[in-house]
Amino acid sequence: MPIYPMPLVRVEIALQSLIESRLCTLLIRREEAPYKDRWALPGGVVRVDHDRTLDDCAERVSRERLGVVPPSLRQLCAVGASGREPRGPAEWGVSIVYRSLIQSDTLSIESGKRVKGVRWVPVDHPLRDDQIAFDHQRLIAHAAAVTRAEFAGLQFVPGFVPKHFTLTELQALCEAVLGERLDKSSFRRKLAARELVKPVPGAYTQGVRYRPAAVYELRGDGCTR
Amino acid sequence: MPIYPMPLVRVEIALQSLIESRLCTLLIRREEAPYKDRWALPGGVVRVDHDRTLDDCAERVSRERLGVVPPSLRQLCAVGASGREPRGPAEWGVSIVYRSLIQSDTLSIESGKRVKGVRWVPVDHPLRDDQIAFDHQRLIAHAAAVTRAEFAGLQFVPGFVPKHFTLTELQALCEAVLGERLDKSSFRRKLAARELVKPVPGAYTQGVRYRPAAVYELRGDGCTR
DNA sequence: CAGCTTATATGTAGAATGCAACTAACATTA
DNA sequence: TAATGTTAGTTGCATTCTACATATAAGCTG
Repeated sequence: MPIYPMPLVRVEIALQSLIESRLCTLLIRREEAPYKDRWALPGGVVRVDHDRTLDDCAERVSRERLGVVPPSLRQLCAVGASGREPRGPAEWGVSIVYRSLIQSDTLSIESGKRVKGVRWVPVDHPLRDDQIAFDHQRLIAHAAAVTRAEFAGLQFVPGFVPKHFTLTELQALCEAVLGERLDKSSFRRKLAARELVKPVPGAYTQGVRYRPAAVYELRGDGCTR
Repeated sequence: MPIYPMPLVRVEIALQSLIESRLCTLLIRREEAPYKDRWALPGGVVRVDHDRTLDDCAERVSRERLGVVPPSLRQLCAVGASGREPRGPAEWGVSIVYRSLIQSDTLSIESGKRVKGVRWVPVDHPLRDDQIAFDHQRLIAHAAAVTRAEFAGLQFVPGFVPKHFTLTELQALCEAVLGERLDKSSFRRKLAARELVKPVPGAYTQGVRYRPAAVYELRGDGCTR
């Protein structure tokens, strides 16, 4: 049985966060061809001697390049084609794309390596196509759609949602991710019906100007994975 | 910049069809280690000199191994780990998994190559875990869930749904895929509200025992891709 | 204590859904 | 020819879900 030349296999991370209450994706300026000086998702090559699984690889890449062990890491899709990767045979490259959501204040990109230019791009105000590398524009949009679908279905990921919160804060978080206003009573009815949150006994917001709000936390694991 | 050894990259096809009105997945008996004599999804290695994209590769593999150019080919996910593939470095293998739905009568597996044992396995009555290769049990279940979610949302794929049909036939098709009964009036209300089908002018079923039914066809492209 | 603002609960109209009953059409059979 | 059986297609209604509006509660400020 012959062994065929294999594409170069990479993992790309669509790291998302709320910046000024807008859902944004982290992009990095490419230092090398192809698409030099254009903006791309951060990523890295699969290392067969370091990584045990694709998920492990995504976590390692996040750690090395972004300085975070990201919560709610979720695989989105794989893309692959000839002409994507100058280092692969027949320029064949495969990328497995992951999504991760972080609270932006936990990020310290500067600690990552090989990262010069970095920017958060609002998913509702993307860069022009000719500023984006590969088909990453499409991947960014897909990642945003997946995250928004999760939040529209009230699938909260611990690690992105704070441990303690008021219902108004949780609703504001959802609205920021979705980019649209939600109805208060409907939001709370769904939370109650699906038993997604539980009140922290006796805990209320302190030192607020007006009526204090009850403090809640996520109930159960709530995680999709 | 060093070039690292790359995993062996494959494409696997979860080919689904209705067999006796039950949603089934096609499995093939493995002839080689690992998991020799266990059942697996049909697949093939990405050929950087033959395939232009991953989607192309999935189509080629379907053609060569199954003898079909399958409709509604859809990428599901990628799996990859060390220990999956004896031919890869560090036994690293990556598989990109595709789903396809066919009308079973259009299939002629025998024309494929390298295929000895073949069977259709109902997704609701899977084989025992120790008869399945790799993590394919999980992939089969995932593929079934995706297809059922599509049909539950009335996303019909042309090429699987016949060109002409009665509403009762379409409902029976959905029920077979979903494995549960649907309400007739709700089903038709949704079809009408979303304008998914349109009647073929003047066309009715002929030579039936009882009242003839109007013949419909899918409206617009209706396709997800 | 009045007034302001936010938290939380309630009320109601409209839409979507599930269930059942109804009418329509055709072939068979008496 | 008329009754009958079976499937096609429609209609009505009760229940649930949802969006929007309103009402009440609780705290701070002046």
